[in-house]
Amino acid sequence: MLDQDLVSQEYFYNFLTGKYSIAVMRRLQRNLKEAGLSITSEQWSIMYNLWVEEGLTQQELAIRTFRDKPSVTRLINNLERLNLVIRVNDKNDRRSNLIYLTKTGRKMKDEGMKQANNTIEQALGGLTDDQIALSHTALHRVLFNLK
Amino acid sequence: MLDQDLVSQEYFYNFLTGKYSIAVMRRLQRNLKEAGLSITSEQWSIMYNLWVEEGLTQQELAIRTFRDKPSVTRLINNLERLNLVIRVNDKNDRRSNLIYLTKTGRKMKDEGMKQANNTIEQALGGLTDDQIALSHTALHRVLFNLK
DNA sequence: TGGTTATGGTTGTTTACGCAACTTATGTTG
DNA sequence: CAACATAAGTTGCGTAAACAACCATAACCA
Repeated sequence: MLDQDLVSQEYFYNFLTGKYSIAVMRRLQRNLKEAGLSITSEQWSIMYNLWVEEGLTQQELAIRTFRDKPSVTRLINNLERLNLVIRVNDKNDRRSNLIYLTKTGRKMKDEGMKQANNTIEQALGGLTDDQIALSHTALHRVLFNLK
Repeated sequence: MLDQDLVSQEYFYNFLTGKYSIAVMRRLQRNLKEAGLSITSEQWSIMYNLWVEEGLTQQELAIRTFRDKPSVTRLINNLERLNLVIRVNDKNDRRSNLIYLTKTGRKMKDEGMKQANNTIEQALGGLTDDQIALSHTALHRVLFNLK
């Protein structure tokens, strides 16, 4: 590969090193903080899945957030310490923990989703619906390719 | 917002939580490891910028990798410990460190870029050039919006 | 039924991140 | 020139990541 290509393909390498994602997650973090929600963007990703459906196992949360099991264990530890979720041992399969929101965790949904939507609007501003839809398709394919 | 929207907008929330980027960076990490290069994907992003241009300041590397200054400080610490880069104090501005590759660091370029290109091919497989170009435009806009 | 395998979760280690506070060097300006 | 502001880099602290090794429970199956 020629050195020239290093420059023209910069986009790909930005993608490789998570530049876009760092930008988005940092903004989400900032928006959450400014709204008075003291959770990280990683914690948000767990909360989001629980706002959609409670009682998921840690394994299921790991799959849905694309994180590994130890990461989820520790995220749940921290969320439990913040009194936002609780682990409930599954009676039917005692290996599993079912994760439920606390009252505080449920109350956070409205503002949490609002800030997420704000972040998305800020990120996608100026793009047409078509552009967004096509990017969706492309990124979906990337996930399919790599999982 | 209705609960229904939570599901149909899943794509956006995946984007927010870095799902795509986690997948890509994890694959890059794996490819580097399998090729016998024991550097992380974050370290790769520093090395990449130095392969393009040596003698950058840490500040400049922070901007190009979209990381903050402390992150760069520590990445350079680790790369220096691995004997891949060296700090050279700038004679003209004694606040700055100019970062140069060592001989070992330079020798790593070919294999490092090869694995990066492998990862990109694996990630983008099955997408047309048009789709890739449009996603490029969209992600570029995202970065512009958020920086 | 008893041994093997698979699954859900935790812990340890190293690396990396974000933010805030700090040091040192450079610039600015009254 | 002194006082103040800005810039580059470092350090401290809390959080999160990957990977490997581990424990407990469940599933398989011979």
